[in-house]
Amino acid sequence: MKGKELRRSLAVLPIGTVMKLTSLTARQIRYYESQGLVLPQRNDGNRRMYSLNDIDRLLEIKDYLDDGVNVAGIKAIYEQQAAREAARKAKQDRPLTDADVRQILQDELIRQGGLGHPQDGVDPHRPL
DNA sequence: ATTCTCACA
DNA sequence: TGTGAGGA
Repeated sequence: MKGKELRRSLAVLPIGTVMKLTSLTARQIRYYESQGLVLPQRNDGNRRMYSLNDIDRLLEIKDYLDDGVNVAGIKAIYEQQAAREAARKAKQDRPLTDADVRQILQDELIRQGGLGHPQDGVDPHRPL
């Protein structure tokens, strides 16, 4: 079941297509990249090429923004996610630790409920 | 026609 | 974030 992830990871979409698929302006898309929220590939002509995963990431970013989470907060969330993923592998593969579950629950709470304001970042240790 | 980078009346 | 310049 690996060909699917591979296809979703193939960067074949130019920014123009991404704009239509996400309803975001090229300005916004490039800005989010400058903030490390998405990392599209570049083709020979230095043109950005996006994968389906990038599209999902962009749509997710838009949702977070609508929920009041600022770019810094979203960046923090993805950094935690990467950190937890890394820790998961390094720790061998047990499904999820208690800390992982708490973290996931917290992220869900932040994503749905309207925590986080356009001025402060997201405090990963804010008590539930 | 498209996208890129850079800069700001 | 928008927008226009100047180049590829």
